[in-house]
Amino acid sequence: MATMHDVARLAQVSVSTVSYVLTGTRPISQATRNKVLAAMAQLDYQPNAMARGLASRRSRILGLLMPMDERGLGATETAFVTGAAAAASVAGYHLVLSPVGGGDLDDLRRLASQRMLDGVVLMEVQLADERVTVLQEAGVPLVLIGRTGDTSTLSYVDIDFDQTVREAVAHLVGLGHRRIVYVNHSAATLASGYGPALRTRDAFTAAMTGHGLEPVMIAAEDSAAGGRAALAAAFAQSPELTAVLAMNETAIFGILGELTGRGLSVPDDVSVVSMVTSPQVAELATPALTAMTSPGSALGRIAIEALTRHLDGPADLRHQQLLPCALEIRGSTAAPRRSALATSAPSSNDGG
Amino acid sequence: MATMHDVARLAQVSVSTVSYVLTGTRPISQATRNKVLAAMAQLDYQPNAMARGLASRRSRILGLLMPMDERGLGATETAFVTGAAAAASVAGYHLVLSPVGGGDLDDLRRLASQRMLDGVVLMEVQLADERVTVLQEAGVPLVLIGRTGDTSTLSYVDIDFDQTVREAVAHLVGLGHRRIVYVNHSAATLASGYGPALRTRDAFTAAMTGHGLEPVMIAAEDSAAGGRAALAAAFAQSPELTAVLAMNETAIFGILGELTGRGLSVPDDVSVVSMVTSPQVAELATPALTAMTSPGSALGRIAIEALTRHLDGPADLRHQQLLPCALEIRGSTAAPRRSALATSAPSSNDGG
DNA sequence: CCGCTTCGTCGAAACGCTTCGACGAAGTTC
DNA sequence: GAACTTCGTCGAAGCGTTTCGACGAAGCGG
Repeated sequence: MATMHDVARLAQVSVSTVSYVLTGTRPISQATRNKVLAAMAQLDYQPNAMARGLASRRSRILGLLMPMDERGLGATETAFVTGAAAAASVAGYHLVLSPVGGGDLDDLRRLASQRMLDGVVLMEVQLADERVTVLQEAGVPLVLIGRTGDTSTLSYVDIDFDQTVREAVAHLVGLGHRRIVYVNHSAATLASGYGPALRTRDAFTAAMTGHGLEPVMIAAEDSAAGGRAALAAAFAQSPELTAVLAMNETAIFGILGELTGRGLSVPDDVSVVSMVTSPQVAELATPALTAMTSPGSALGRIAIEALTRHLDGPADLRHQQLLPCALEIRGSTAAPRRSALATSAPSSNDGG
Repeated sequence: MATMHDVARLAQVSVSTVSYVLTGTRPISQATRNKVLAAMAQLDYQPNAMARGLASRRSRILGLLMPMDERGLGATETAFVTGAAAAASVAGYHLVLSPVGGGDLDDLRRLASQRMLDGVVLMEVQLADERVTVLQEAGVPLVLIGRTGDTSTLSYVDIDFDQTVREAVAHLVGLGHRRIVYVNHSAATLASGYGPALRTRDAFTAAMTGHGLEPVMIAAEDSAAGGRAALAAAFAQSPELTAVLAMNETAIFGILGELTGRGLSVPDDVSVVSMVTSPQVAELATPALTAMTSPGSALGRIAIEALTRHLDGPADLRHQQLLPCALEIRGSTAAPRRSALATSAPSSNDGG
């Protein structure tokens, strides 16, 4: 491995000159620059990341902290990661993914204190997230994906659940649906303070009420069986339902199976809209699901851009931004049968 | 941030003594050790990763290089990652996931030459994988998940496709199936030299021939539509098929949809076995899929253990190991209808 | 009790880079 | 043309560790 010393000797300049060529922190004449560049190319020189990090007190490594539960990463998360990695690369940073679970708060503290990460992006943020505290104490700049309860002091990027739910409900109402059930994540997830579950719940209530309709929400376990149970509960609570809006990507397959099991067809008897879902998953179902597609890659890119701006710019910079999911209409939504229309209470299209 | 200097001063010992306490490379008396430990605790000292890495020429970071395509990470890959992360933590290493795509060979070269990674685990290895060459040239120790064409010189951990396919076929044959179609990945994937696709193809041929049966393979695009097309092709080639064995986790949902569309029921008319599939995905389908469950977490753990042994031990250590998937019987397999049995050529149970 | 090893500790030299202060040469400003 | 500033380069001092050689103090075989 060639070092900067070797390059300097070959180019007949001092070590610091080589460094300036590399970092651009001081002006270097074109002639000298060319000599140095040639020497670097000839020696196949690569700067040593550790030495650079030690001397500059910046590792140029960004961490993406993602809790990895058994569920796996959906295409949404993957898009997020690739978007973030691309943005980091553009900004001249490495992006490393750290699969820190919820339990290893000490692990996180250690990681943060070792000055290995210039900044981090935190995924799957809870409303009250201890990781935020740990990171802040360690003085590591961070950007959240999702929001804590108190959003005032931190940088974040998140899905605009309010608008996303509003659009989904508007789509169904526009088709003529009146009895719409919202299948959320499990009661335990809600109780744990999982932001998306709580925010969509409130947004759904607001949207339905806005249309003069009654909001019915069912909490479902994250499994096919949970979806089946949820559908049964939904019919028990709202026997004349004609549409299901589902946040729970896992449960939705159980819902579809149970619907078929009951002899109900999608979308003729019941329309189904899947929230925050990737096209790949939506296409797995038969019929393909009408879904609110999450802006995964954009979220990742924006988060990294905010973080790097934070690192290179003033320390007190904040970036707070919400992105809605896009409605993609596929085969799982249609106008309800006439019978359903007849029994529903009439209500103006643009609501109260 | 406290440094080793601060600790040394507080404990009234030299800096090197503190270092020896930390690394254990030289004997230190119990009394001194306690003084140092107390000082470290009092100052909340954490060693600086960069400085340590520079001085010791080892970063204690291991890389997990995972090409992130749009498909996303299944539960299998996630289990793999968590298994690997846990093992790395036990061995005192950090594990970072690097989402290097196929194209960024230069990126990889740079990463490898910067001496930031002590070693890497390479996922999704192709039969002829340029990344291996790049890494070897950079002198980075590596362990493969999967195998290149020439397996002789490298360390690897992989699924035992031969045994996995054999067990899957044996399960179906044991139920009485004779016309079994194997749905593999796409022709393009096969042509690109994707090991699992090629190895399972050969294993399927061998297993079927071993039972005196005719092996029929269909290549399917990785999509629901691909699955539907594959099933049509399967019926065209083998009209009396009673069982489908599918390697293609994405296509299988299309297969199931198409089966239902044709008025065929699973498992009564056609049995379905999914290969290298996680329980989570298998449960999504209705009925839940009988599947060969991949040993994800064990693969990850073993790969990291092999790598760390490689780093701490002699340089010429090799580790080559195959793990089979486990058969988990769920609702998608059953004995074929009598009619199918009647038309099939009789054949002894333990094959030719 | 003499020469040996082993134990426990220290000081200093790396490790490969960034960055600061300095300095001659060349403009600029009146 | 004196007094500045700016440009381009250099040498040296870090950055916070590890590691090497050295050395006094024990421990020990003969």
